Amino acid sequence: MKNGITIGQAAAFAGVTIKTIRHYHLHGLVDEPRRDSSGYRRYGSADLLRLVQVRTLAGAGVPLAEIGGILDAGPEKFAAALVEVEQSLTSRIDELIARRETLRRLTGGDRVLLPDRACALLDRMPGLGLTTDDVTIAREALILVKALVPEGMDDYLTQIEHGLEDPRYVSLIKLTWRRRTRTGRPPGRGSRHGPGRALHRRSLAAARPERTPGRDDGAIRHEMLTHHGEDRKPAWARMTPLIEAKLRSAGIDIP
Amino acid sequence: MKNGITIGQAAAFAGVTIKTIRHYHLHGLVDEPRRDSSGYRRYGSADLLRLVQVRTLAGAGVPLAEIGGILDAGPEKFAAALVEVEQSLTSRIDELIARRETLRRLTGGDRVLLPDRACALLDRMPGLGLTTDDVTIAREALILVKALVPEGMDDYLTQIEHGLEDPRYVSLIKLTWRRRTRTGRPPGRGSRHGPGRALHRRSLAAARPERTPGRDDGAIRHEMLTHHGEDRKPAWARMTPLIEAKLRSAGIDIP
DNA sequence: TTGCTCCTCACGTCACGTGAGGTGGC
DNA sequence: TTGCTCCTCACGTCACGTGAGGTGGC
Repeated sequence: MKNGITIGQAAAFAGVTIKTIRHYHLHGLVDEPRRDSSGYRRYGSADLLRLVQVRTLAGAGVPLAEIGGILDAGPEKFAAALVEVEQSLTSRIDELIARRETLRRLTGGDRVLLPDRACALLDRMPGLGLTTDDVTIAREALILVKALVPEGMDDYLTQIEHGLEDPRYVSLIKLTWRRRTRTGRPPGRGSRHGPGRALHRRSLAAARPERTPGRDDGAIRHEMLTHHGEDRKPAWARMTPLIEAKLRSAGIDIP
Repeated sequence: MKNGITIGQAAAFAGVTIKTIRHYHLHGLVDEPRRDSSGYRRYGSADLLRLVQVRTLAGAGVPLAEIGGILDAGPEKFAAALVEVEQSLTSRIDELIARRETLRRLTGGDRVLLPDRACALLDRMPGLGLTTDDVTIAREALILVKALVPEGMDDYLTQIEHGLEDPRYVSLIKLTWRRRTRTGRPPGRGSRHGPGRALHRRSLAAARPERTPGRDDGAIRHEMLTHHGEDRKPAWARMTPLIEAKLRSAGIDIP
């Protein structure tokens, strides 16, 4: 005696495994169907409908614990729930598309860590007479700023972009940064490609010298650096003390 | 002594929870960083890079057990793996988009169970003089065919579409189906909307009579039904015996 | 008779999450 | 001192999957 389809056929119909159907029975999402004389479950079209409804919601990311309530709710509640589920599905899709974009940056070394604007900035530096070590330090600083003061990132970038326009500012950067690196350990080898060795291990720490250097002319230079162009964009000046404090607390030495 | 950012800051930077980072440490995906004097983990930019690399792959759906191997592989293997990951991500995205489409059909009763073409067919039936019960039986049969002989679905639909053009065929359907339903239990109430009560429970079984009716003129009618138009599209004829056998085995009575 | 499908437990897995109980930092 | 972050276990959870040991159907 048959009368209805078996669990395997129902599973194929709904595009799930047999175990999944039994799991839904176990949790009361789909009622157990009749059994035939051999004890086999036999599914009718109403069971299939319920199964596909459950699967559709589960496949859309709805937790199993909520599906029963949604399917047994009244028409308005049901429709409202569907709209909500569709929205969350859409945002999940958008998120996956964003993840795919990030995935593509993975070949570009630490381009996964910094926004395009920051990478462009670092790329310009060698052409302005800055060495690989200078660029390495700049990268460390940018990463730290993004980690510690994400709201300040845009302002910080604007400040550096602006500063790089001015040769005097570039010279100051060289002097200040090089002074600091000479007192400390040498920075990373500056390799920027290949997944495993894009940055020297824990190089954030390497930018910090063993002993704090003299504060005399370093302080003056820093004054010039941070207040350069302050009259044009006061937002930078307001942001920099916060950024500096954060950088200091994370081990980057600032005179 | 600080030198590096804390686990909470690293988590915020990578867009994950603290627990996730510790989980990655536990499984050797990201090395444990230095500890400060309080035993707190302190992360440098190299740690952040590794963390973001791991997270990017994990977020793209790569099992954690495979991520280490991918990141520590040579450049060609790494690039090849990335291409593969991106492809699977793309197909996951496409699948979610398809699921969203299915979700939209959920309001349409059993439109989730049948393709558009089958639904259109059922919609035409009442206009051709077929009753709600006739339509219900037809729907049952279509669902069964899709479940048991999915390859035969298209041919089966073509056959019915064609048959409905011919008034003599429609009359035959009426006679045959009604005869069968009268001997059996009455079919479902035919409600086609609302999530919970779209079809009468286990109505596949309801289409089967208690006792097999006489085979005399039923057989002749069936002969005409199945071989109608056979000369034009012989594929139908080759498919129907298989379909019939399957339908019979699932409890739909065919003379 | 052989292979396939089905049955019921019981335990495993994947990627974390929760919560207890405690210490360190501003 | 208060609240926040961090620490280490140990166990929980979500949605199934795996596997054992056995029976039924063509």
